Amino acid sequence: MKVSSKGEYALRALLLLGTHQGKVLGIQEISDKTLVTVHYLEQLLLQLKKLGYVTSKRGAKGGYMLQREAEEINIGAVIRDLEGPLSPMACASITQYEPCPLEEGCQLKPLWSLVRDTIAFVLERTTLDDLLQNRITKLEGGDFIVGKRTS
Amino acid sequence: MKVSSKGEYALRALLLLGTHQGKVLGIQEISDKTLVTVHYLEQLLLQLKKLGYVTSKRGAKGGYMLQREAEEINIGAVIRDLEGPLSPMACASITQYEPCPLEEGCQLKPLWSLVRDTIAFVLERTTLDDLLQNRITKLEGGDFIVGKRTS
DNA sequence: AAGTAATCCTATCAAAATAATTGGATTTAA
DNA sequence: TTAAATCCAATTATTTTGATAGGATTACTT
Repeated sequence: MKVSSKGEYALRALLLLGTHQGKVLGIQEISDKTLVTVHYLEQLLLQLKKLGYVTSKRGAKGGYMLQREAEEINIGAVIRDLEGPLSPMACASITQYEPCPLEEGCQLKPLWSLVRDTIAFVLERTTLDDLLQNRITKLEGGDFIVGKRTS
Repeated sequence: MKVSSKGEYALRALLLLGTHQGKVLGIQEISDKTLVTVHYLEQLLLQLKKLGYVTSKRGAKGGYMLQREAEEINIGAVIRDLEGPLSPMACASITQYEPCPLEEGCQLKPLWSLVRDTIAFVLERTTLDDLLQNRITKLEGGDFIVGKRTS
């Protein structure tokens, strides 16, 4: 159930750009602060650019900045764009469903669907701005997670 | 955020054994019903045996059966035993935490922790028996997933 | 007691996904 | 004009995962 370092690195870069909105950050500076190699960042940022998350400025004093507002950058979408479906199994994916020969009567699919839904719920309700503002609420003893709404 | 086919295959085998409790199932039969190759199943079942989930009977008419009651087999534990931590990132893992150089002040870790907690919550509250009884409740429009308890 | 059918078990190989590297082309500020 | 930076395609390396091979051991059956 891993998020690859690709996703982690991309989010680190987006967070850094988010904390310096309006400024152009060079790739070297991003590398220093995220601990990701310059070349690997290059690939990542290029991809993030094609996906519409960042813009770049070429040439001397060039670099990268966020293309959208931090509130408009959905973490679930970022991870999905970079790593594929959030679902733990393709049979339970909404965005890239693939059939499975055992599917009918499968006793696992409901579980995978539930896992997909909970992961998607958590990630899709979170924006880059939420992360920047430390607006993620840790689960604590009294929290509930899954169940029927009571009111 | 994938579950590997290793975990899927292992759960398929456990489910099949669970539907025939008390009976010894040959590896060929398990292969036929789970669509996993005999040799790969051999490896998996050997591992499941070492982990205490199944027992085997050698020789002619040999095969496998569950070692524990289906209610005592926790799906979260199975996946963890076979694939490692449920956490999407090592920095948020409870069972196999690993430090990260960016950890203090990291704005991502709270998110990874939340994801870990929700995945663990869903998987650890589910037993093999729950799957066998189709006792997994799909999320529907009116369901809630994460939040503070209101009463 | 022999034969056969099955698990056991180690070792190795293959494939896929992920991460990192290389090398140059292009653009822009100074 | 030069230097600093992004752009971009291609390649290589690493890791994880999945599959295969081959023989040793066990136990049922005749």
